[in-house]
Amino acid sequence: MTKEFIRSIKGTQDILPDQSQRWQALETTIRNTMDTYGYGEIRTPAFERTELFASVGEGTDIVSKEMYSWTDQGGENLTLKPELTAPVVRSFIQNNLGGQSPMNKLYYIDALFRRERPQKGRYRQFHQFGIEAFGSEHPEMDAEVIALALAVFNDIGLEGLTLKLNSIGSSECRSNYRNTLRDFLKPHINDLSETSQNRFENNPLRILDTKAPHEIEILKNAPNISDSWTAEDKAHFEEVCFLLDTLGIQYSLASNLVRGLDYYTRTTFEITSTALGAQDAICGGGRYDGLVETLGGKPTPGIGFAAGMERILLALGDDDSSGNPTQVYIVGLGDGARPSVAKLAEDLRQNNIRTDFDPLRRSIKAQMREANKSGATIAVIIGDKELESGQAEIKDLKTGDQEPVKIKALVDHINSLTL
RNA sequence: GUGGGUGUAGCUCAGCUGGUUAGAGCACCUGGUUGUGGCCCAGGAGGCCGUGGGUUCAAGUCCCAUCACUCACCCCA
Repeated sequence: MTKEFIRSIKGTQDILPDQSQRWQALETTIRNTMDTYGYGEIRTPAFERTELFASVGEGTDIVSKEMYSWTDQGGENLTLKPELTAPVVRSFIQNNLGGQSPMNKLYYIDALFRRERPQKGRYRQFHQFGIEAFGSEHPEMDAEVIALALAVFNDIGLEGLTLKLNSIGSSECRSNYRNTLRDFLKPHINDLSETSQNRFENNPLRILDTKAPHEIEILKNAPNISDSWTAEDKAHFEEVCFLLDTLGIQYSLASNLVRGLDYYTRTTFEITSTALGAQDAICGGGRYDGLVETLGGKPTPGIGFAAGMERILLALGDDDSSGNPTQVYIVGLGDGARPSVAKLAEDLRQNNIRTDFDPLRRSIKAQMREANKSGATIAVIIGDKELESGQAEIKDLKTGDQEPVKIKALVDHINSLTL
């Protein structure tokens, strides 16, 4: 590698043609499924005002230390979007979508930016697809959102998934629970890690998320958030569960499942894959009934999820689904044949036949090798002899059979073949 | 931000306790017919052994630093 070469940014990656096939397949599946479930695509800008994200997740790592933020030449504080719910909600409010229809179902496929230390399944520029459904506070909406996520994964062929489900209740439920949890943890506070001690004040629910064994041990006897649910929270969650049962969707209850962003209410869920490393969450989401209002819109319930595309492709593993191979390879010989080769290639391509030829002016042997490698079913050979006789040679690359065909009739002839 | 691992040809890697022209497989190129692929055979191109310093008669091999990649912590999709 040349010393002075300018490399890509850490944690970003180029998607080369062999990989882009897989991305396209995933994107197509997503779009088809979204269409079936009645979701329309929304595309928001790559960057937003920094305050938009700050107002949504002050206490989170994503917002507090992972954002790519800068001040532009006009003095505006801007940020490359690190998550998509806030921008979509912003757009929902700004375009008054709620005023046009009581129900809005949106999906996106987009690139996000977080300055984390890269590792397997975690990159600084990464991609998510996701949905946001605005308008319904009812459990059937929750169930649909979860079913939709699973439908996409099923269609793409992902296996080994686990759906974890929880309800973190309404805001009054959580403030009650915060207190009972603090009361419970107080005697153990000196046994907690430094970060957990910090969270004890700002966001004690996050302590539930810990991976430290001794903290998990302490938390075993912690009060469950379900004890703090209001009657409505409980009824909502039970109905969500009942609906999932009805839809034949399996899930496990995870009372310690707290999502990363601050704005969630009631239903939260996460889908993990056994095919990944430490970063095994493929999809995370939940309800955020207060967010639209927080960001300055009319009170509107909402629920959504986001799924990591890199992680999905990682979990799918390497299947060598090579794209569509060349169908016809034209072998040209000599200066005189060049215009005929170019014209034939163009005519065939205009007929939607995947055609290629050798622009390197190599020997016939090299060109035949190339034809073979390209996966073409037939090779067309045009040289001085053929120009003179007006007949090109068509070689079937499977059988090796070769026959002359009038150059003028080539396009029609090839069209009549099954390639 | 904190740890661990790894950096040798385009790719995957070998190179024993430091020793002379740095290897293999795959890929690539050329040839084996004067205008015909796959298989086979022969040949070829391609590496300042990540970078910088040090130890030594001698360093891809040892030491230090640095950078990059990677996995994990953390965090999360």
